[in-house]
Parts: sequence; C-alpha cells; structure tokens
Amino acid sequence: MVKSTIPTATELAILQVFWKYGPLTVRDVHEHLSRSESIGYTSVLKMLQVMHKKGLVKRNEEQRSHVYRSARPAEQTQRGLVRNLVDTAFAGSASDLVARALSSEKLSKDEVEKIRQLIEEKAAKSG
Amino acid sequence: MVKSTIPTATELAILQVFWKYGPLTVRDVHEHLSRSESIGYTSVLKMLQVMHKKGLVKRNEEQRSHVYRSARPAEQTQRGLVRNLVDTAFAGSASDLVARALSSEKLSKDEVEKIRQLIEEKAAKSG
DNA sequence: GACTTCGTACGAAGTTCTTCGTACTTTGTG
DNA sequence: CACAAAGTACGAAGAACTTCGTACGAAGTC
Repeated sequence: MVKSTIPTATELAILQVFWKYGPLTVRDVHEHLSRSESIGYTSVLKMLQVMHKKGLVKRNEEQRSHVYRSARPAEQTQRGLVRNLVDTAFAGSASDLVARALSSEKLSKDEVEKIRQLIEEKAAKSG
Repeated sequence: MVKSTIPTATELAILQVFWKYGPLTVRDVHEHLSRSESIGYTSVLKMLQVMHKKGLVKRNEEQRSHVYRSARPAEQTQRGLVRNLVDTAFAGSASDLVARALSSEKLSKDEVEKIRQLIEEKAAKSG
C-alpha cells in the first residue's frame, strides 16, 4: 500500500523545481533554490535523501552525481494537496475552495477564460 | 503589522469547529473534536491557549469557562490558505489549482453550477 | 465546612522537520 | 603521486508542533 504523503513546504519547493525542469542533480537543485532562498548545499542534499526515503523522489545512481526526479507527476501531487485542503479547511466543499480562489487572486483575463473553459467542459460532461 | 500565520492542520480542525458552530468553551470544542479524533481535554485546552497567543482565536474571560472564537472570518483564513497553496504548489497559477480541484473532486451538479455562476460573475466584472 | 467536580495554567516530553558541520570517497589536475 | 575539488552519507542540534500530566483555584453539593 502506498500511503501518499503530503509534502511539506520545503519539499514542495524542491518538487516544483523538478516539475519545471525535469531530473536534476543536487547541485542543479541547489542552484535553482539559491536564487530565491538562502540554503546550504548539504541541506538540499539531506532534504533529497529524506525525500528519497519517503518515496517523494526517485534517483538514478549510475553517475557519481546522482540524478533526482519527482516520483509522481505534478498533477497527482497537486490533486492530493487540493483534496487535503478541501478536507482540512473547507469542510469538504470543493466549490467553496474554488470560490475562495476566485475571490482571492487577481486573475488575469486569460486565467478567468481558462477556468471558464474548464467549467464548461465539466458542466457538459456531468450535466 | 499583522503577519497572518498559516494555521497548522490541528489548528484548522479547531477553527472549522468555530466556523461551523460559533463561539464555544473548551469543553464544547473538545466534545466536537472527540467525535472524530481521539484527543484529551487538556490537549485541546493547550491548543486553544497557543492559538490565542498566536492570535488565531480570541477569548472572552468573563465567565469561569472562557469562551473562544475564531479571530478571523473563515473566508479570510481560507483565502490565505488558497494563496499559500497556489504559491507553494502551483507556481502562482490559480487556474491550475482550479483545474486540479475540478479534476480531483467528484462534484455534484449543484457544485458545478455554483462554480459556473461564480466564474460568470468574475468574467463579467473583469471582462 | 469537607469533598468532589470543573476549570485554567503550564512545564515537559515526544515527534517531525530543517539545517548544517564533519567525515569520508571519488575524480580531476599539476 | 600529491593535492584540490566535488560528491555522498549521516549525526546532531534547533525549531515548531502536539500531547498530556500535574498543580492549583473556584464552584457546586451533602
């Protein structure tokens, strides 16, 4: 059984790098993170080791510099996070979450249009 | 300056009780939580004391049994949580979060319709 | 008034998360 | 070969969170 762990904030920061750039060495990950946050190289290394043990990332050890990658596609992890937030903060109501998303973010016209597309599809399918 | 803290999972469990039932004593909160989770009375008390110090809840000490309540409306806290999730897991894209919410939850026809309403309003306003 | 019940306060311990120093190994270079 | 550079492993410390026991005061009850 695969209990899908919910990543911590730090873990998500790392996963987002993989989601954007694909498989990377520790050095690469560290360089990307360093642009925004101050964090030491061995801290990133340790995080990746911990995440590996947790099953959040996989790694290829063929090269001396191991190459890490996300164990799951972004969509899957994101879905779990949304589900978790709906449960822990919205009493199970996904539409409340969407309502809050719409009211809280200054969405561009494009974003609003994108969301409208999604909802039309959904409505067509389930209606 | 009011740095709006992001509540932990346990804190959210408590806040949801207030959001649903309004101001309550420690005993009341404990009784509600006990239905779903196993937690001691003094643990709830301590959590509320900590949350009070953090500013997540307010309390009225006029009665011997202090009466606690959420310091902020649900909407405000939820908005912060959504914003946080968008940043930490969706690279800033709220529409991606909505997309994931639509794909992950089995939404009822009513829910879909509700969301459609919201998005139409939003589109009308910003368009 | 003695005793039980109900309440708050708070320290301390256990857990998880995060950070980094240090040790050690492998590889490159003069 | 000697030495520097680049890599992994891992323990330990600090921080945040959660849990609960214990202490103690206030109210109710016979």
